Amino acid sequence: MLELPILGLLQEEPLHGYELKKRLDETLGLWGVSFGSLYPALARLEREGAIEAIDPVDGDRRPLFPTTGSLAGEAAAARRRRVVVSRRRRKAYRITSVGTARFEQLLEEDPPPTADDDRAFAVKLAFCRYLPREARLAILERRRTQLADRLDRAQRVLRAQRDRRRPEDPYARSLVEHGTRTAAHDLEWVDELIAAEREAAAPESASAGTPSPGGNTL
Amino acid sequence: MLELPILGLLQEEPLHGYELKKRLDETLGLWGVSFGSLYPALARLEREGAIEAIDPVDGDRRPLFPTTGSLAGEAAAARRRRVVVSRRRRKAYRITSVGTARFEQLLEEDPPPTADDDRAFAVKLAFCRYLPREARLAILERRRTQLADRLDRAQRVLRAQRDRRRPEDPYARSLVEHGTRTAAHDLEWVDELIAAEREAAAPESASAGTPSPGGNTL
DNA sequence: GTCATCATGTAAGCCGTTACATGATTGC
DNA sequence: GCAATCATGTAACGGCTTACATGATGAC
Repeated sequence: MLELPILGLLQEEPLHGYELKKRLDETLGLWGVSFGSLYPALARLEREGAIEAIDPVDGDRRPLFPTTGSLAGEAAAARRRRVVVSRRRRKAYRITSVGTARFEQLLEEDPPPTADDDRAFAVKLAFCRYLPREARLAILERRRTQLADRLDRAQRVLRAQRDRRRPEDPYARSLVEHGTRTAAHDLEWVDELIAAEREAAAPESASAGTPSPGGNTL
Repeated sequence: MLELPILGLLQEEPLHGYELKKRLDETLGLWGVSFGSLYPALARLEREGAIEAIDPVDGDRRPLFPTTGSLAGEAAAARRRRVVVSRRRRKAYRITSVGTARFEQLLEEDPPPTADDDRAFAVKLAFCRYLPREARLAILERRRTQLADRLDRAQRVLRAQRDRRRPEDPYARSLVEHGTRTAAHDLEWVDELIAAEREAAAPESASAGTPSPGGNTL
């Protein structure tokens, strides 16, 4: 579950673990990633050859500005201290071609439905800009199917609840009703995304044109 | 994660594993539970004394009607076969007082935020009818806080996205926007639940009355 | 010199998944 | 008799969590 967002973030630029965690926490913002899962994941990816550690070269030395304190003073102080070697413990990772392949595979594969389909889709959407339009559409279509199924099931459960003569629990009832609304809402959203994607694929206003066969990466 | 819904379903009546799975799959309908997690969970609960196996007594023998075939013919066939002992391998579980205590503890405890807060809340709501009103309100209030936080964070991320001069990825953008709407929507829903709960607690139309101190179980 | 933060890792444990093994019951 | 369904389990594996260990850097 972590591999995809890690590879996704490394797509832009090499990063080290600590920074990676911060970005995962905020950008993907919904769930806290722990170091205890991040570092093993990085080790795994490195073992597989999907990423490689680059040694902290010159330019890496002070990428973060101190949050307080005068810059000039800081620079002077740095000059006074043993100047050059610093931050050597940081291990930045760069994605390899193997990693890019793996990244695309993870984005495009259709895993068996699981408890966190929603999160999985969110992560995919967050990085699907790196895919060609067709692959992106495939992801969206699959999500559409998924949501349509969910809506269907929710509506059936709703009907079943109504038909039961049972005293009927208002909480379970409200839960299913809200679930139904949410599924419908999500479905609309995905439909909009799909429509936008199709629109972008065929910008000519022709109504019956063949769909553009293009597969450009945005 | 499975313990709560298992204990919740057993609150109503004793059930055996297979039947439990079916109900978990459909009633809690969103995610497929596997036997490989269900049976170990049952074993765990039994070890802890939260549930106990009851031997398949008389009444248990044919609780399910055959889906096809004539009932009379079926009964006759049963009489022809060695009549009495049947279905003996079924192991139904009954909840104990320990189990009920555990159930309430699971419902009321406030676990550290995790990836499946949403699911956890859904499960709680599905069974909160067994709680006194106050405890139910506590659950709802906690969920409210959670959602308010989420909305807040989503809105901050949204603002951050707007402020960035970056070319801005439309997919990540849409993801956060939709997340914001969903959080707001969920928040409204919980607010309605809270209002309904308060209403039910103080049915007198007095505007400044002291809140009813009652703790009745529905 | 000390505290907060940055930074990387390991270990134990939990719980879920898939796949496998087993066997009874019932319809046809 | 054979297949489908009912029914209960075990084993291997994976991955995430918490807690722990370690140490550098920089602000004051």
